[in-house]
Amino acid sequence: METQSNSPPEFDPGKPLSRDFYDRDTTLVAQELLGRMLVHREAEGITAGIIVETEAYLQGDPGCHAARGQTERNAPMFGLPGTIYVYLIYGMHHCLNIVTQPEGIGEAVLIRAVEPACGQELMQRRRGCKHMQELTTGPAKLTDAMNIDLRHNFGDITTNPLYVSNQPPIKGPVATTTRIGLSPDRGADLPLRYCLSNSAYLSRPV
DNA sequence: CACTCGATGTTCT
DNA sequence: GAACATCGAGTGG
Repeated sequence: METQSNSPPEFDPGKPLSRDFYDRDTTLVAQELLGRMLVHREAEGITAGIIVETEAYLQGDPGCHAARGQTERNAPMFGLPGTIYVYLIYGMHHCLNIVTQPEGIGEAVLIRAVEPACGQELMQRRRGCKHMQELTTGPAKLTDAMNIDLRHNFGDITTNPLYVSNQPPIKGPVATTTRIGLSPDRGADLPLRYCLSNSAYLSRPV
């Protein structure tokens, strides 16, 4: 017999979203990832965060790593939808992308910010005891907090240990803006950044 | 707040 | 040799 308890409900990481989710228009996937939970299960513990900011990178888009053909670095982008593409930027940070569209197309969604949902203590330890607001409010901050790096490159976001949960997304108003950090000749003016505009965990305010 | 700048190493021209 | 889908410390209002 279940007795009444005052403890909060246990954290439920759900199950990985299936491949079909990613095998669609990239701007649609970028928007529909908003409000969903990114989960990393490790022996050290689970970290998870609600995705609040994404960017789309498209075929024929000069900002897209795959735009000038396949290379060793961008090879994961040409893989199956749901392939994980992690790359090293500025020699010291990692960025997490999820490949969209059928194999061979070369489009992906960059995860730019999440709102911590589980494992906050672990995140703080990895980030150097930062305040909550500084844990995951940027593409390289969240990979640091969630221990995501080149080990995950070429991995599959539809399986453990790193996945997006199938739990129903948190809903909220979506803002569309230009992307962050691109040089002027790389499609800096394209409206391909998507944010949950009421989130306090964006990499930059909308 | 806003803004500048250095870190650091791989990739691309 | 330059650029890079960034971050954080430092400076000056």
